[in-house]
Amino acid sequence: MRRNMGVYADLRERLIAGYGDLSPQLQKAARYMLDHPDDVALKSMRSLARAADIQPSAIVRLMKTIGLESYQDFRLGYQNRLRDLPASYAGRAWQLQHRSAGEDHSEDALLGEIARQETDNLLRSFGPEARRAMRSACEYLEQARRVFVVGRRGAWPAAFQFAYACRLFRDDVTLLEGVAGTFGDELRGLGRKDVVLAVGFAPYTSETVKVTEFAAAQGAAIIAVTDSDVAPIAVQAAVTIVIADGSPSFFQSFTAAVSVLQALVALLVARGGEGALQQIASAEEQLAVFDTYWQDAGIKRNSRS
Amino acid sequence: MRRNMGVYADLRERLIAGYGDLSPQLQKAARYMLDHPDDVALKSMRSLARAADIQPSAIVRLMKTIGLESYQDFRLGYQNRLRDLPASYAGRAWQLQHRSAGEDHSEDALLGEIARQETDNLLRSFGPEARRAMRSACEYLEQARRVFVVGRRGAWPAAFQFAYACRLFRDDVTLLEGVAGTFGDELRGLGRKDVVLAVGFAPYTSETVKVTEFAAAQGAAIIAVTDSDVAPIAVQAAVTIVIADGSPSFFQSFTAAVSVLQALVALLVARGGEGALQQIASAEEQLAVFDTYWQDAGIKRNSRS
DNA sequence: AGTTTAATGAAACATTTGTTGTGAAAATAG
DNA sequence: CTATTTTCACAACAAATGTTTCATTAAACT
Repeated sequence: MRRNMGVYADLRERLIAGYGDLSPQLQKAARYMLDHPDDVALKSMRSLARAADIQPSAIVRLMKTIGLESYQDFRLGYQNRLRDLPASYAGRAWQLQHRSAGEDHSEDALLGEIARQETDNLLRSFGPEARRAMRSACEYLEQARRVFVVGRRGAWPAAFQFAYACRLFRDDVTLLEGVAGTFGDELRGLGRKDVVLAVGFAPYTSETVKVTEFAAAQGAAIIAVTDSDVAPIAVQAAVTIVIADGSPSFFQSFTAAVSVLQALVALLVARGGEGALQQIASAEEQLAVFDTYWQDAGIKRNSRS
Repeated sequence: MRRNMGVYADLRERLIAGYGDLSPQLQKAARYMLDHPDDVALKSMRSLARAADIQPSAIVRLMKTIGLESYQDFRLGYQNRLRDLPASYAGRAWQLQHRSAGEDHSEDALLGEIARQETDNLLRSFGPEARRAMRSACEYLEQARRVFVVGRRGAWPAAFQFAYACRLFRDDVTLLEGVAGTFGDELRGLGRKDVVLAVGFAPYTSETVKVTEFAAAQGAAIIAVTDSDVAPIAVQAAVTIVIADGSPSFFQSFTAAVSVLQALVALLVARGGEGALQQIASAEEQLAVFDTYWQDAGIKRNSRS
């Protein structure tokens, strides 16, 4: 049991240690195997290659370069790991509250409880009512002249995430940032055809509340992403998406909010069809121009020893 | 995941239920499979037959007598039990349960698929390896002189969320914002006793990669929150927390990253004990001074439309 | 530049895989 | 006992598997 874990860890270690010296294709292979250990154990070499988008031969070559006789040996290590795993992980998450073995119990229990709560939040937040609200929100967003997104403090990540993703395929989305005390300035000209998407959870920041009040006064449609149908930012909203934010710690969880807003973007893109996809493609090109992303100059391939 | 366990349990149930009426050879087969579920998942049919000392054909016949099309279906159920990844079965079933009757089906299917993927990502990202990494990361964070948090573009929300929560109970956490092109300036004076927490997923922003390279050169400990053990920002890291970011749309999902970083904060607070709680309490008081939060002056009771 | 070296994709290889037939053996019934 | 059905081992099959080979491409070196 311990021994098997050791074999697996050793194999993994070999992949990581040698990674830098591998050829691009072999890196791709190694990387997929590191990221999907279960696939190694359960799939065949060929279907693994298919999943990793490489040639079967690349796997064999990888095995030899990290000093193994055959792929089968390698897979055996991964299979044994799976055998010794406490149980299915899914099952484990469920029963984690009751069972425990070895190591520090209290911390692992806390993490288990968090994981449980988070999945719970997710499932709740993707319930039928929320879905209906999301679809409704989509329609407002599509027909909006401009979209303003607001979220302060804890809700900021979710708001940012939404605006960031949206701007990849439409240019009429504004995130209220409020740098240097300019908050609210971006709202100038807000009108009847505009949409304000407000994200906020208790305790609600006064800024966000004010924005919704202002938006309502201007006749703009409000989409509220919040924790209650009667949240102050929801009372005047056209659409309210209620998110579960339960957490074992005293800090509320914004995970589900991020997830739902991501999903909202996905919905918008799906509806946008071909046009949206092209926009995204050109956005990517533009980013390449700015040299935004790191080019794999081959994770420094050390001079061969 | 619930459903997934259900598939396995169902198959097992079929074997047991039909057991009495089976022919001796088929009983032998069924018995072996009941006693060695792992073998079913990992071995081939032929080697399973060899291990059980029966003919391969007996297995096929057993499948048909318990009402299955093929052995491969059967094995799939067993494999999914072992897998971290709750399989397509689970997803389908979950969708069936939660579908809102009628309405547009394709959009609902998309949302269902997203929800499934997200919970999946969460469970993976709270797996045993990740938990170990999180605990290890905690120790580095606790002993750090200063903590620098970096995350650009898509990873920004997660980085922000972490830094924001941390600042509620410690004042030595700096988020690299890089307003007005000042990115990197905040790192001045980075040294051996400091910790850099870098969040980033493929495609990795060059800024984040550069920060980790700089940090490594300065001898600071790096905590990488990323999608692979061999991500460019992970290669020099002291701790790597691997997050699942699978998504049905082509945007990767940052949900799990946000969640894990939230959990990391919870862990830190749990370890910090009473002291941390007091810090938080005083932070809240301070916020009240600035009138940050909306005071419930009696939810304006509009005539509900 | 040209030459050597390494890396890659695709085809070919011998096994092994899951599955289906067939006829001998065993069990059951008349 | 024979007749009939069920059970089973074994051979046969196409499809898929793990591995090797080889020509072609890309990189490194002089």
